[in-house]
Amino acid sequence: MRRPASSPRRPREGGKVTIKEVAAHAGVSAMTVSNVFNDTGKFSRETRERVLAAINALGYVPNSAARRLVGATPARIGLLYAGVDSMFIDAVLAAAAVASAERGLQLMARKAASAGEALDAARALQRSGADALLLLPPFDTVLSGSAAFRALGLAAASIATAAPLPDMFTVRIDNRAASRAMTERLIARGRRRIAIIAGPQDHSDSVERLLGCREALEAHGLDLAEDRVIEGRFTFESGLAAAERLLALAELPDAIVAANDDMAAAALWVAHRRGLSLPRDLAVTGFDDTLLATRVWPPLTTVRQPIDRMTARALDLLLDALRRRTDEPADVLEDYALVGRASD
Amino acid sequence: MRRPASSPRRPREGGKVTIKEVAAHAGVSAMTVSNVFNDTGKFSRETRERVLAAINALGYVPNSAARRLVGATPARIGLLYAGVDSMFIDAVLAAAAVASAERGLQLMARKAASAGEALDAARALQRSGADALLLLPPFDTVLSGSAAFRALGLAAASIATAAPLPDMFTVRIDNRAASRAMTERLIARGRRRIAIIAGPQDHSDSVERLLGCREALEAHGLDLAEDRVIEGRFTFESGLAAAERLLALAELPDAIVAANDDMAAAALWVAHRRGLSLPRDLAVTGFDDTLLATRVWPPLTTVRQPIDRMTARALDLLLDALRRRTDEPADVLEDYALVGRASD
DNA sequence: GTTGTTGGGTTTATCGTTAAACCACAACCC
DNA sequence: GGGTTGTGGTTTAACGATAAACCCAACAAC
Repeated sequence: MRRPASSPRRPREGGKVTIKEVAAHAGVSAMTVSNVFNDTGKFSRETRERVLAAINALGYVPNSAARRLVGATPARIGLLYAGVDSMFIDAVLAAAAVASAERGLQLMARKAASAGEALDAARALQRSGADALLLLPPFDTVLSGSAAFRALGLAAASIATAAPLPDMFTVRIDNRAASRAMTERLIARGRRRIAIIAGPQDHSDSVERLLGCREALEAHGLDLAEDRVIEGRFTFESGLAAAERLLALAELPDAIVAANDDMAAAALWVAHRRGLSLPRDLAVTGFDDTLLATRVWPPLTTVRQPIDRMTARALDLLLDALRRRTDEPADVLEDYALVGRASD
Repeated sequence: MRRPASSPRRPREGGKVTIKEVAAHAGVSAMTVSNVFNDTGKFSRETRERVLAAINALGYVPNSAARRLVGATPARIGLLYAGVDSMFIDAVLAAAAVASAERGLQLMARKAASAGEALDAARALQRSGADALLLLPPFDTVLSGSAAFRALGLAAASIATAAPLPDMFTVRIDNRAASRAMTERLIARGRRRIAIIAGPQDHSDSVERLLGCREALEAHGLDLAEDRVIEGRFTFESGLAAAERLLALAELPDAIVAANDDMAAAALWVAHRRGLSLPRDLAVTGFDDTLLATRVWPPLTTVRQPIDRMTARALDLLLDALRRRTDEPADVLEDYALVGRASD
């Protein structure tokens, strides 16, 4: 293992150029370089050119530790996620890792096993230096409005949540409309005995998705027997249990609308095991359009939620808020898409 | 959006306690607190107690930006990954995000589209401040040994690679043995016409996996017609194409050994589409034991690679190397496990 | 009795960047 | 012509932690 020759004090960080060297090269003070770089303060058009040239020539990259020390750059985002095995969580973690890297942010991912742990986890994140919080359901609604959360004094953004919140950014799709559209698609394709594997009803997004289904069914005069709605926990295993019960019903459903892809995959599983022919005997639809949707057989008709874009957007909002010290909560609605595949 | 009341200069980072406050509280100098905290320098047992008490009482957490500025703590890990859609990559990204967070490290994830981009990507990571590199195949072998890589002067670790390397840490499983064991399992279960969807042969781990298969077949006197081996690219789509060709062979294989779960899932897909009964007509096995393995039907018999543990181990090795300035490359062999499910 | 040595600290300087205060000079304003 | 207002910068003082140099008492060695 090779390591660089090190000066007594520091491990010589790969030929780092400091702002002073740039300043000397451009014949100005360090402060002016800083001003040009950040577009703050005052300088003439001509100095600007000189400084920029020096920056390029030397390949200057500001030292983020120093910037952060003086409080100029927020740098750490705490991500609070539910500790369930789901494709969606993995995808968010991966997207957040990449998006944070692009923005030079440090991601601090932390799992909270239950809603009760949310506050403790948030506190722990803050204590270890988080400047802002990125939340996933159900932690958005758990924390929103609580005095203890407010006391943390951290900016927060929630992705994939159901509705705007007064004290944090929200980046989401219209879950209800998406779910309604999906259900209508099934009805249009001739399905009549539609069953539902809902998500946990303490997740605001799950509630919306279930509402969307109900609306579509009602609009078409189809009744939804309550034994055709089962609440899962977004995990594959809970989907398995739910599907078992649904496919053991006296009157067999001809379609299952699941609230995420993992549970939809579970429904496929159970259907396969029972020897049903898919999608003839049973249509199954998912939600999220994770990688899973295209890996299972038959591939899932599902709702695409643009996870990468939503994650990136949430980070940008947080960065803006921290830098500009804005106080306006914002709600960003991203587009969803119905992706038709072979499962319905 | 609530933001904390801010002193003129800084956004008041959530009640941060500095080392000086701890020092005052304990009645010693800041330096002594630093020494106690890091177990460096000298101090009496009694001062130690006092300082530790003060640290706990005040909830002191060292400011990592300051530490880093003086060069005491390395903080940034550059993760170089191949930009293919695969469950394995997502899982590694997620695991790395969590493991980095636990260690207070900043993860800088960067995709390189091809082997040729590896060096540029590594340079870019270094320029943006990476202290060490975490590599995924094929970038380990692409970079290892090259003078340009050595010139970077960065410690590196590679996970899920095939063999020890002289200039970086390696954390891996015995790919060949695992693959051999898997093939032997199939033989023991009566399969005779075994086909292979190999991984890209510029990945050292893929090479090993293929070798393992061959060894097992040879050991049992089974010949492997060359049209029964197809090289995929670890993607689901490439698996699809490979499976199509294999299942169009005059003599139909009775088993397919795939080099990862995504390609195995693709084989299941094609088999379903052709109306084969699984696993009666065809056994399929995967590799990695990603979440996908349990989501598809039938669930995949596969090799478990402990991704979380391997990622964590690699980070620990890198941290040790940076802190202690060790020069010894190390090779860690983790245990794999054959996970039998219904697909064979 | 001068010269080490060691335990238990303290002081000082420094990392790279930026906020805030300051400065020199020019133009404008009754 | 004294005062205000701009423009285009520079200087200074942090931010928090730590490496290195220094200090001092107590004790040992010769």
